Amino acid sequence: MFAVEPIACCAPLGSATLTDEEAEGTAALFRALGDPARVRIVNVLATAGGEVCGCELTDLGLSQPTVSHHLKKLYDAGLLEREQRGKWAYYSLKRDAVAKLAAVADLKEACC
Amino acid sequence: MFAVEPIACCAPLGSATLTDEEAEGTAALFRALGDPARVRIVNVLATAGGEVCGCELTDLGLSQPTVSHHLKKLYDAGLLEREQRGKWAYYSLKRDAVAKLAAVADLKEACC
DNA sequence: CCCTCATATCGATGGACGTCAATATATCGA
DNA sequence: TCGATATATTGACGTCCATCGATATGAGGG
Repeated sequence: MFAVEPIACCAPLGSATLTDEEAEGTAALFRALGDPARVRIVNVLATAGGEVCGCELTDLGLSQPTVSHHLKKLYDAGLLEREQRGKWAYYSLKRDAVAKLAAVADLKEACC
Repeated sequence: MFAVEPIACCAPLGSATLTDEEAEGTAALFRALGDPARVRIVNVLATAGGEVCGCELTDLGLSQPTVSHHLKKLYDAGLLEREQRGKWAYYSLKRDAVAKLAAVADLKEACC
């Protein structure tokens, strides 16, 4: 077994392409979908195709405060739109935001 | 530890109703990139284009145990490949895994 | 006005996680 | 064999977070 000599071990990489703010922003975007409850909520909104009343989202086995908590997280992350009509709140996916997420995950420079 | 193969059982956000395992697997994938340090590591690996010695990754302002911790997280999520040569560990991105992550976030196209 | 219902907020709690110092393991070179 | 280096692991600590019950806010209907 021959060993490949690592001649370029500690050569400096190119200049860092991400600032602290960019890294934190990207991480925050992924973190918004880093919980199974929020994945389910986004999945429901994606399959519904349009607006979904928040009152339907308690069917996921979570209490109403918990659902409200997750909806706020997703909304603050910019992934959801919210419209209050009467005493009901209607949520829908911001498709462009999800598309940006996919673009970031694709490691393309096309985002932003 | 489960979710050893979260890539293989990708559950796109736009697919039909998710099972608990699918939601957790998808969330685990996103959670792997839900930390700015790991975003930076993936960014370095992406811009490097190939293998990167782990000894270079301590330049991100983190201690060596912390870098090792994050590398393990990314590796367990299936996003990295690791090869030990001598006393150095060389990491590289699993491009197909990252591509599938992007596909999960893509609402327009089916993933599997 | 009350009552009901949808939603948000507060407070508490338990667990997960990021971080580092110290230590252990392993490899290479002298 | 000994010392230096790269990496992983352990243990501890502080913070963030998911979850819930209780409560507050707000809109309709009677």
